[in-house]
Amino acid sequence: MSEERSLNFIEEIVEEDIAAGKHGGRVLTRFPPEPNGYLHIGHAKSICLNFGLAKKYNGKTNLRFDDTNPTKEETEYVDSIKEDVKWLGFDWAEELYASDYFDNLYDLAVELIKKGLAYVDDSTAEEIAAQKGTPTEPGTPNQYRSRSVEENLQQFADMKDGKYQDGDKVLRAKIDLASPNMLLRDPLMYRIKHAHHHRTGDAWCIYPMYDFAHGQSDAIEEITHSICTLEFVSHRPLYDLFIEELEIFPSKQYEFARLNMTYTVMSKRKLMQLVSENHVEGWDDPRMSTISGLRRRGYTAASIREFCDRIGVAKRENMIDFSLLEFCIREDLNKTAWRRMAVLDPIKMIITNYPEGQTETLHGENNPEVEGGDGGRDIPFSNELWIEREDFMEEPPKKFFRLGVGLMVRLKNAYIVKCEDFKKDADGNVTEIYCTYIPESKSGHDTSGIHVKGTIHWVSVPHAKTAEVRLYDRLFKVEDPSSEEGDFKEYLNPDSLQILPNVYIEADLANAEQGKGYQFIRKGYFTLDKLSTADKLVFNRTVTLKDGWAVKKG
RNA sequence: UGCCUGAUAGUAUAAUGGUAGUACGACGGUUUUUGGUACCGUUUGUCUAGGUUCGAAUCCUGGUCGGGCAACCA
Repeated sequence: MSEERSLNFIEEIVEEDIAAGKHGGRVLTRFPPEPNGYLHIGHAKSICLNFGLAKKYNGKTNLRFDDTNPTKEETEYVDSIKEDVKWLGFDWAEELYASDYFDNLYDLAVELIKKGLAYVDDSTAEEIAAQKGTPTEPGTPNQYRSRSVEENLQQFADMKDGKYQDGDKVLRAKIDLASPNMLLRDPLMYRIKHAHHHRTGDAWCIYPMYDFAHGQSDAIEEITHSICTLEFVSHRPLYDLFIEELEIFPSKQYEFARLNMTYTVMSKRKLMQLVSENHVEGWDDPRMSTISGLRRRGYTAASIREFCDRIGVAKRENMIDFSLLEFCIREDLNKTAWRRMAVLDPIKMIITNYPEGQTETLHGENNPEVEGGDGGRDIPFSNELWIEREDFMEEPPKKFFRLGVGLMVRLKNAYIVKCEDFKKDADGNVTEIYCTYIPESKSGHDTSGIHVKGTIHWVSVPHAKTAEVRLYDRLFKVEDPSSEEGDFKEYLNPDSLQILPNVYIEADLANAEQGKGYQFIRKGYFTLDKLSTADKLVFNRTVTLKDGWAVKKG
């Protein structure tokens, strides 16, 4: 079954390591989010990469929360992250927290002080920044850099014991103030923060920085391949240096290009702003690029995994077309979504030769892509139908395969009708369309011999139910809001949400289930919103169908 | 004006010194009781200038362009 697929550069590294017998061929990756926001589609790429790699090479993946900054992290985020990873279809080997290692990390810092490789600095943040120099000028040492090991040990212990206020002192690695890599100019290892931590409470008032937590956590867990995004490339020398000096497990860091996607933003900071400033309903607003937003919008886990598979993994900066994500969800839903009929913008059609008051029950299959139609449902029919306003034109152009006086179409799963006349109101708006039907053209039993080009959807007026339907468009007006002048929020699309309060839906849709995708024939894929109730159905449009006619019209 | 990193159709991604391929997009066609799906076809590319080599997207040198780095963020 496995047609050969070329490996991405990380898979190549892993295969080389396995072939060389490194770590006995063991593969252990980790997904290390900071619990300071909800996961987005960019995280999905990382999740699929880390978990996918482990799965492919008989390894495991840890879920590790990088919770070293208590002022930004909350349990709400921990919970949402776990839910999203699970929903995407992945199981972690262990649920771990950097905060589990605070004691361990403290000991490692002490070890570094003892080796003369770390010192307590009393300078202010501004002084430290100034003393670091610039990319073209080396930094300058201060008097604290030459503190004795004993003094450093005592000071660090006092820091831990809460004898100082926030900002009074920091622990710094003593590396090279003239390094061309700014990160190596005596980076901070610990800072004082008298803040409540979501897991350790008030047990600590000093917290390790990323650079003195991440690699060490990897080593503690004996992670074999620590995969992160490109912005950490310049951190790698530090990552390796600490591991080497501490003589702990030699985890290795590899970097890939993060995902960027057109017409959206992909940073927790920006997504957070959209939420807190109420530009969207919340982290799971269906227009958001968050996993929870996509889920609420109707995207399936399988479609997101497929997307992550298709975009590939490389080191080059990229900008993926949103249309690729749309392709992936259409491909999935086409094969699974049940077909139903709904009229979003209604106009009434009256069939003049069908007895008033008569109804009959027609049948429609659930999904023509599935052998046998995947079952079906009953569809009530009568002489009054709702049809889509755009399916009728007073003066139809050539190749308009829908209705206009004298034109014929098939009503999906029902009869062929011929448009005879229509009525307009005082403002010139078409209000009713009059048709005659061909009794011999009943779907499945057509002996009329008539062939029509167009088929339209419809809902019987007396049997119709109603629902609110929410149509979504791209959140931003421009491809890359982050690269535009000024605030990215200036480029929000004001028409990204359109609410249709009263859409006519076929009766069977009252049985729609949460989490299931439905195709409203010719209109797109829809799913029940989380706010939907039996009394008030609310559908979200996941994505439109491809519309070749719209393209032709121009 | 420092260091790191990258550059292949519109967008992504392969080709690991030996025929530049695949997917999405776009365009055209066939089928169709969804102007959907499916199927078929067309289209467009190795940043640049040198060098090594029988042969370079691949190796070397210079340039150009993009991204990252000077948070008590991760």
